[in-house]
Amino acid sequence: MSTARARSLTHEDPAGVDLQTALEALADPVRRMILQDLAAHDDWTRACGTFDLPVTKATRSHHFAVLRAAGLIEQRDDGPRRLNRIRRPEFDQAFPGLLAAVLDVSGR
Amino acid sequence: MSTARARSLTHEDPAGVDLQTALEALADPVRRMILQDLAAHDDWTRACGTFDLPVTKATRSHHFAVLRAAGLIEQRDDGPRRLNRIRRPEFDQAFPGLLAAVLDVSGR
DNA sequence: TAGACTGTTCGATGTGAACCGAACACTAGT
DNA sequence: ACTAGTGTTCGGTTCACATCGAACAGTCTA
Repeated sequence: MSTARARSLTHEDPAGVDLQTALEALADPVRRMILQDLAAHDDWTRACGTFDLPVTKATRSHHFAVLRAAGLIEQRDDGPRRLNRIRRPEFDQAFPGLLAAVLDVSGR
Repeated sequence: MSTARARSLTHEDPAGVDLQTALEALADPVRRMILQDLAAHDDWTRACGTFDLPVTKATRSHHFAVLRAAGLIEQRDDGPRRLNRIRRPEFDQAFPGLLAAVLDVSGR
């Protein structure tokens, strides 16, 4: 049985995401910070609030929603927190090489 | 000796372009159409006016300037025309895999 | 059940980018 | 010189998105 909170958590399958959506999601520095952070840690170890970001929590929440809609992250509720993981294998299958190209070159 | 026209044609070295600029340039469908077209033809065979794009020539000119500033294309004057080439090797060196990832997946 | 904590939603604002028509600039042929 | 063709620049409009504060919704603990 899923709670009301979990029900509002809709995920987009990376296979159904178009390139435009993917690139728009990646073309924001805050969202790339989130992805960098996720790529550097184990899955399900980072809650939304634990990221060091130069925006308020409202904006933060918005960015996580965009990443979810682009098939770039998956989220799971754990008590009051929302844990994250980067969907590397799924996204790589939909857009081979894209994530690696973007993540490897940053910080530049 | 360069003409006044050629003097206004400034090119950005891909090595000096930051990821943000590169991704913003790639995150536009019209600009990706241009790049697709360039990737499918030999260098210096396509003038700006020969692309099939859903925008006026003013907007078209703007997009070519953005691509130039992102180090994605090089332009050369040939009489009244301005010929183009995609800077694949240079851009690949600055952002390995990025161009391939973006171009290979389109049309989608 | 009261309070602390985490995250989302709402309404509003500011900024930047895409876009267009018109005017301008350069080139080449007549 | 005139004209046609190609491309840039300018001024202005429109629109999407990042951003914020405030209010709201769950969850957990005391």
